[in-house]
Amino acid sequence: MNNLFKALNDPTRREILDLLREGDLNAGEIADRFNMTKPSISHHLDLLRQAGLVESVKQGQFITYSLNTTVLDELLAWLMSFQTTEKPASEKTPK
Amino acid sequence: MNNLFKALNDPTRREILDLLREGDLNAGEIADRFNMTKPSISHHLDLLRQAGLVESVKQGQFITYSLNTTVLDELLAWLMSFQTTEKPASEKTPK
DNA sequence: TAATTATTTAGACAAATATCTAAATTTTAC
DNA sequence: GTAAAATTTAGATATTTGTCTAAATAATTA
Repeated sequence: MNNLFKALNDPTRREILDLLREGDLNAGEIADRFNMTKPSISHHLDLLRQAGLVESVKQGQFITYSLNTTVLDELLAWLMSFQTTEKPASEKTPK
Repeated sequence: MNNLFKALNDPTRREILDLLREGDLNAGEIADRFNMTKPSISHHLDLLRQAGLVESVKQGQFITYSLNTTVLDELLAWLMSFQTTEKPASEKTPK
């Protein structure tokens, strides 16, 4: 879970995830969308990969990145548990 | 959204949130649960407050912290949009 | 096989972060 | 009103992080 939160805690990386929703892209195509050098984007992709949020497949000279949302299920479950474990208003300490 | 991800990107802070699910606690009670100094916990509580995840009410000498999960709705919506915007397998690029 | 292209790795550096100790603030109790 | 208790603020420091440039690796093309 730590790697996941770490990966999500950066606007560039979240934008990359949003980009990949529309379809797979290779590293160069991703870098082209950002005002940032390729090594920097490469590093962000690495962190996303470590978190399991993206997968990479080498196709010849290119490396294609694709989204993997199954990791988000764990986070989703954690978040939803907050909705359900909260005590109902009637049980809350009255003012 | 940035503050929210930042706040969640720390195991101590996530543990504090989990603690508060069982009921409100004051700063000292929270600090007692961790192997960390009070100023450090105070700082974590500050970041959680900045993200809107907790609220604090001063009661005499004590400051009571309570969970506010409404901020998580935004994150929940973002996460769920990943489940729905993913293309169905049939539309994915065939091998 | 030499040059070009796509991507990553390595190393440097500034900025952000987590933690600590010491001091300040505020409230309560004698 | 002084002392004690709860909490925060201030300031220091080590670690982590995001970014860059330069170099390395691997695949393609001429």
